[in-house]
Amino acid sequence: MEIGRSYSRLLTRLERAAVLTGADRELIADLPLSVANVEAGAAITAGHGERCFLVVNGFACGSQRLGGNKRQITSIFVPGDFAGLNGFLLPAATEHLSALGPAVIAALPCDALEDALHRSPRLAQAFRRRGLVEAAILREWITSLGRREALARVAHLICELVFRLQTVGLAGDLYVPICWTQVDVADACGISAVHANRVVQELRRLNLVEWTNKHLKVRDWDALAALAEFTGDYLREQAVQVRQSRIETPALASLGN
Amino acid sequence: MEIGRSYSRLLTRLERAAVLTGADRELIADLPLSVANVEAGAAITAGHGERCFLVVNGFACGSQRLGGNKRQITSIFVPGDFAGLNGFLLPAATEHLSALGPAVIAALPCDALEDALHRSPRLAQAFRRRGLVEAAILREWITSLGRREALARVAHLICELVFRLQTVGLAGDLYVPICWTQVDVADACGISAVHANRVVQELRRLNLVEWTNKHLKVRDWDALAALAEFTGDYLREQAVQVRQSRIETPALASLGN
DNA sequence: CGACCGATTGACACAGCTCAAATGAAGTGG
DNA sequence: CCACTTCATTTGAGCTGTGTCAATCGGTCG
Repeated sequence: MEIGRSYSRLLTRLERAAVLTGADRELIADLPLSVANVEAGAAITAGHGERCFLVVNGFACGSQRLGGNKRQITSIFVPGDFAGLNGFLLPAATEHLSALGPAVIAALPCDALEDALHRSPRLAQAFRRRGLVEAAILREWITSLGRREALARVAHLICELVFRLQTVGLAGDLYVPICWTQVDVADACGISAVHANRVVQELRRLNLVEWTNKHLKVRDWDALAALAEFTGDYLREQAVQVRQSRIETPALASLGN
Repeated sequence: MEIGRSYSRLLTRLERAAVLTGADRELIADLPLSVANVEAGAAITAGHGERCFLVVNGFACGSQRLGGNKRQITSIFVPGDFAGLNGFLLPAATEHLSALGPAVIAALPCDALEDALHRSPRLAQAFRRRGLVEAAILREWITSLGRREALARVAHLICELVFRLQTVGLAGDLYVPICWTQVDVADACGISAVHANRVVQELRRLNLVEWTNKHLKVRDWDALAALAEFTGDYLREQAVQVRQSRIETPALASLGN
């Protein structure tokens, strides 16, 4: 049923981005997933390039390392997200994948997913939208790292996370079971671990969040969003203007800038 | 001939990512571009959403603004790059486009490009690769902003810029005519204008670059790259492993993570 | 010549970093 | 059930990279 839930999360999201048929849903349900538990912080590398990964439970992240053992998390994947989808097309463009806290990850051959997308233009379109949103997320992170101070950065991360979870039917009550280390937070926000601690404490002191080892609870969403200058606009996958003539055209997919 | 050169830059790059036929080249050459000069710093908005833009000469950038008039440049486009390609698919995912220094920009209807890509799977594949590289660039910027100090950040920006220019046949001699403001540099690197100035001076003092109002010249590439911890890996569009079965599948396009 | 814009400098303030040590929580083995 | 280890969080103190403010300088253009 773990897997069942993950399908439904994925579907929830896809249906938001495009109108799916029963056949489309079957295509998704028939994907040959092999599920595995991954330890906190462990790398996800099984069949890298050949396979891609669906986050079933918990979180995964892509990261990059610099000299002096510096680490930067470049993307975060929540349940229902796919990771490692481009490795087979462009191996050089791959990032290191690992679990953020303990996670349940399903691997599947890229071919299989590719096939499904090839069969359903609607699925393909939904995935293309997804890709654009991911690019938008990256840009938002750039803005955050470049122009927000630490407190706002962490606040923004929380807002984004909760918002994204909500689009797959989680965190409806602003509560998230989440086992991140403060080092994880630091590496995601480009700050030091010590400072991450101080920022978290400040967020608590301001009564904006409740955040422990095991869970995160947003106590005052509006104030948090205001502090972070967060709006969820960039995360919306809905087509605002749908044009018939464009539904069937897979080509423009990843032009995204 | 301005336009002719821009076609050839675009082709240079595309040929590197995929094997094109004469027909493919014609498809590109037949794109209905309307070229225009854009003043330094001016916004590029003509027919936003309906049209996308090919940089012919100079530079363009995507940026985002935060309260307190803070500005962050989230992407840079060099000659031969397309910008604004996703607006019509997902309007919310659009960024502000503007010229960095005076530029020559060609606009064309998204439909036209879409059509060309629809007709040639090879072109479509090349553009998909392009999209993956753009995502890789965004991730690299995140790492830069999060974990490099100002000097290395600026150095990295220069390296990336020169490297990208070289893939379209420019800056072969490490010389670039470039009319950026130091404020532009600051906004790209997430630092203050004053500090940008000091960093540039330091780069000069170290004899790594020569950088004025009008041009940029890298004097010691190796040292600059070492300082920036730069490698061009993430910018390579070449298929390392080409598999026949995958050439024709447009779907996976923008799954990019 | 004046006006304007970008580059440059200097002085000072502060956010965030580093180092180092203490505290706390969870798990292991005896 | 108690040492003992281990790992994450927390705290303190001092340091430094970068930001802010406010002038000044220099070139360009009308």
